[in-house]
Amino acid sequence: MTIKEVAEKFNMTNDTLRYYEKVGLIGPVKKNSSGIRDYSDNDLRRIEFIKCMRSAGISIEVLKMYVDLYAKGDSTKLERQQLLEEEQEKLEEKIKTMTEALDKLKYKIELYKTDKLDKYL
Amino acid sequence: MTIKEVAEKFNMTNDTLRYYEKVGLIGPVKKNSSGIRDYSDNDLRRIEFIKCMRSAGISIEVLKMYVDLYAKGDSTKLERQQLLEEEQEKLEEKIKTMTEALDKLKYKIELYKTDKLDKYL
DNA sequence: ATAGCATTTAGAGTCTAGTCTAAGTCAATA
DNA sequence: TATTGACTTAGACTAGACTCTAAATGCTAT
Repeated sequence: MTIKEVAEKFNMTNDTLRYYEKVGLIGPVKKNSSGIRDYSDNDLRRIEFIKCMRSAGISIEVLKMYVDLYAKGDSTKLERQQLLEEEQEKLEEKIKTMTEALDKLKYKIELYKTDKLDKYL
Repeated sequence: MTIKEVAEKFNMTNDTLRYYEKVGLIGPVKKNSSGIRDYSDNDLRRIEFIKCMRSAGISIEVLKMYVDLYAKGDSTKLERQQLLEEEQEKLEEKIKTMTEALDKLKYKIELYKTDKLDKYL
């Protein structure tokens, strides 16, 4: 699969795909005889995972750590699990924070709708 | 209330408070005779709102728009409501995305815990 | 009154995560 | 054969949101 196809499939840019490869999140992706990337199924699986985690706000730095641990083999299983568990906690915390903000936002909108707005922001 | 006290209260830095003021999200904050900021209750209310919305990822640009509309008075009520409703939608969407990522993360962690991990990332 | 710490300003610097540019290569098409 | 369009690289640039620095001034305690 070409970079363009992959970019379209995952709704991201070619640049981002090359960038992820440069920082070591994916690949190195195989290139054909004229130096053009040809993404494997495995590459696609990784990209999907990375994309999903990125959309949740997990940093490239953390993802890179995970990928590097994976590359080191089975001996890092526990470490990887712990890393994921930490990210799970952070993510749950973030979702909680955002849900609280959403509630306040909804309350404020209610004030607008019912014209009960006080004099503050 | 001094900048230091406010910063501590809301767990942010003095720099961030001055920055928010510079870009027009709050204030201008009243200064005492020697030029030192003295935050009012109203300032605090605003800071709390801004902080809450920022923690949900609402951009400074959008918050600035809201603040500016507020400053223009009652005639902008509908516009403000619409702005908030748009942000509500975006926020709900973001929470949904993050919840999906969280589910995948949990699933992956389950694989680690039960030692059913396949050969991929 | 002088040391030491907090505050002020303007403006420069930092970090993250891309995004863009320039210069070059390659395959297909007019 | 010449042009077009997609791809390549290294590296510069950008946006957003702070964060830090320097130089000046002010308050407080010794």
